[in-house]
Amino acid sequence: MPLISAQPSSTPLASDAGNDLRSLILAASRDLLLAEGVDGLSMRKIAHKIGYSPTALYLHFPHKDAILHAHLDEGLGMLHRTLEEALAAVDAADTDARLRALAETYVRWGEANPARYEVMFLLHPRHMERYPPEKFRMARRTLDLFSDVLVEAGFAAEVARVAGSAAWAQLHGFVALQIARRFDVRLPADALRQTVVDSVVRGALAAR
Amino acid sequence: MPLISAQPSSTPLASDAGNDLRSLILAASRDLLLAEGVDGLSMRKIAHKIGYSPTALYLHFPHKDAILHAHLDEGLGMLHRTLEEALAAVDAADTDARLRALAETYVRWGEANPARYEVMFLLHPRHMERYPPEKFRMARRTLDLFSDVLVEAGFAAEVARVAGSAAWAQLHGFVALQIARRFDVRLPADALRQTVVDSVVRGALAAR
Amino acid sequence: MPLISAQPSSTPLASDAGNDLRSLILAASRDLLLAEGVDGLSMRKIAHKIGYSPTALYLHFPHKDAILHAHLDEGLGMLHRTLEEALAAVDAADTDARLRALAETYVRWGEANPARYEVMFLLHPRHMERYPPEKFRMARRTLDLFSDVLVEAGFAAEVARVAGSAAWAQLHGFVALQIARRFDVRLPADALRQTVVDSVVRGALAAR
Amino acid sequence: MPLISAQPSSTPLASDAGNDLRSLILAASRDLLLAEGVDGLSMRKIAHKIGYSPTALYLHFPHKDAILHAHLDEGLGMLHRTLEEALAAVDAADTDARLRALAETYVRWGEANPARYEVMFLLHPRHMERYPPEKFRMARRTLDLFSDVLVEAGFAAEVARVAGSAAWAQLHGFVALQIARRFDVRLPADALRQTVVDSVVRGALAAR
DNA sequence: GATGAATGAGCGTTCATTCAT
DNA sequence: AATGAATGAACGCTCATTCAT
Repeated sequence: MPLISAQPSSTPLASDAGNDLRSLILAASRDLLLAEGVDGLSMRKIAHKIGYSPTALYLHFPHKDAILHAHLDEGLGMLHRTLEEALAAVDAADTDARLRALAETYVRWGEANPARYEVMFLLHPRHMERYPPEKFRMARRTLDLFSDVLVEAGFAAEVARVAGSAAWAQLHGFVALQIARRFDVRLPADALRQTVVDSVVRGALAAR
Repeated sequence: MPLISAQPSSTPLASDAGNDLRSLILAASRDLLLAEGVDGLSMRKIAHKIGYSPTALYLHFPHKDAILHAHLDEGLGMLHRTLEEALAAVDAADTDARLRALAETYVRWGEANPARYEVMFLLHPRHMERYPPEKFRMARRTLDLFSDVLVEAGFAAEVARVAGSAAWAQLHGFVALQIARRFDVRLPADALRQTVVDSVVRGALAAR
Repeated sequence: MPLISAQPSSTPLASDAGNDLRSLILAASRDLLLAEGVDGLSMRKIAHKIGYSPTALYLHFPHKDAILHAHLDEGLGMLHRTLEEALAAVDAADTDARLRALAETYVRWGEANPARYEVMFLLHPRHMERYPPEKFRMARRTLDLFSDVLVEAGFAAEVARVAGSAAWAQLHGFVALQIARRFDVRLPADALRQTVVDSVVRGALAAR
Repeated sequence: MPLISAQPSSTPLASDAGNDLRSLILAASRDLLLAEGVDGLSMRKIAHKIGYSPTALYLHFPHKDAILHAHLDEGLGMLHRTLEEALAAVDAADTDARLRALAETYVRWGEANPARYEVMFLLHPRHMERYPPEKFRMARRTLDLFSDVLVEAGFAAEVARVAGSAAWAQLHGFVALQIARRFDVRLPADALRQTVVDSVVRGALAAR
């Protein structure tokens, strides 16, 4: 099981590299995002947190949403690479194992990167208006990994798309509630995750 | 002028029937919630919509979040009753059918009540800080319906709790993404829902 | 020669009557307008000047431009009434005298009400976007007084409109430069005004 | 790289010919001035337009107003020369023709150079605070052309100064309203201009 | 039961300008 | 000659909330 680190300041997307303030902004906004949610994020708070004036943020991002977009880009890139690495480590012929790797890795990445996950999948569309469409298309490709595995496994394309989306949705539910701390704290998180992943894998392959 | 300032939570569905101010507030805020989302809700807008001054709202709710909480209560009540009715209509011995009824009803209710669902399950924890703990506990009981059915079906209590929560989480994922319109519009919604429900039911019972 | 007071706080347009804060806002903004021009006017400055918080202004005006519009309304009303009164005091058959009264009164009013005049005739169109169109039409009627007098004097309508607008423009030039203090301070203001008025009257009637 | 950092005010018309930075700044700011008016002019916009950093502008101008002042100088120079050329083309003995040439040329120049005209004659005094007094005096000399013609025509100096300023003011009114597009669009612009010019010439000579 | 008057905090953003390099 | 980094001040405006009446 790969260990997904929550502090990728070492080699994130290279987007943080070489530029001090930019990294500071992203780190601070990530914290704020996590602590107060998207609505709680403000240019002023970020600036205050890093000890700069609010204007300084505009030297690196044209507007507030661009900061969210940067998290999105970063998150999508990370998630995509993480999922592909997970796939690469599994026998290409073992559909069950591949799907399981995908599911488990997805969920664990979400749990380990809650702020990024929130920006990626819980953001209100209003903030996405200025997001470049070509990046948007790329974003969807990550989710296609679920369908792809099913297609490789012999599913009809149409069926695979539905089943893949369904699998994603089910996993997302777990991550979203986990991030929002909506589960009873007494529930064993590992068992819960395992149950969800099992269910998703079994459900997806049942369509065969 | 009828005096129904404190609508009992037992009949929340009728809470809008009267034209007392409290009901007006709830009705107006529900509309706003639906139209503009949680972020688009403001005391001023509510007040303006019903032709009262913003101050008037504070006669019936101590603060803004309390209005959200009222919707939460109402939504929980509605959902609980809806789920129970669905269960009542199904052969008590047919676990698969019962679970399926629960799952399908839950999902459909969420899709049909997006504003309420958002308040109930997608609200940032910050808005929940002042929510009365005893209500919070009661809220969880609705979700226990999933575990309950599994217990009836012979699952060990501990297993049922985990499996029930897992089932809920997976269904939640679908509803959340549906409400946020995150699915590719070309996907057939019915097939997607069916796939998720099937998967969840199969997954839950597999633990048997 | 009528004496046009610069402090009409007694009976302006009734718009200042009965409402304390609203009047304060208008008075303060008039001062600021005069001292710093339209660009120098800000909600914060007005608020600070009258010792209120900036938010308080929004209790009486929906937005900043509405304050400018109020000055405009007030100014247009005042000017219109002032001009009509001046006309009423002159022999209806004496075209020269009527035109002269109009011209002289216009110029003197502008000199006596520089802040209002600036808002009325020197405002950038950008601030007028939200101005009610019906008021806009009414505004033009004031300037039609010049043409009207010429029509009464027997000019063809078409000629009168051009000559009337020309007369207004010439007078406006004097007022605008006077307000902006563009004239050499050593020039005798009275003689200058007299010369302009004479020229305008003579010019307008020459078209006969 | 040519070193022409300080363009002499004697040849402002050619100030844009070189491609040194100063000229670039003036050219860009002129465009912006024309497109967005004085308020729409900002150091950042100028810098962005010419592909330099905002700081670079301060190597050639001590502050923003100095850029406006440069346009003012340039405009004054242009106008002065244009008027003198117009005078030179007219019989030196024909006062009426000389005055008419002056008036018509002035008005047409203003209409043809709205951005410059705005900077020269419609700028709020605030922007003029740092304008060198000696230039200010020189500026007035252009307007003295009106008086000069009248003096040549035999007017007493004192009378000529008043009549000259009055003539200028009236012409200015037409230009100002024309630039601000304050005239009813249905009015024939040519007839209007002609009427104003006739009136001004007749008015000025009447003082004889 | 309801309001009018008012506020303090905060928002995203733009601006002219400075200063070390 | 030119820049990159940064700032303080200001902007219009919205918000939840309070308080005296």
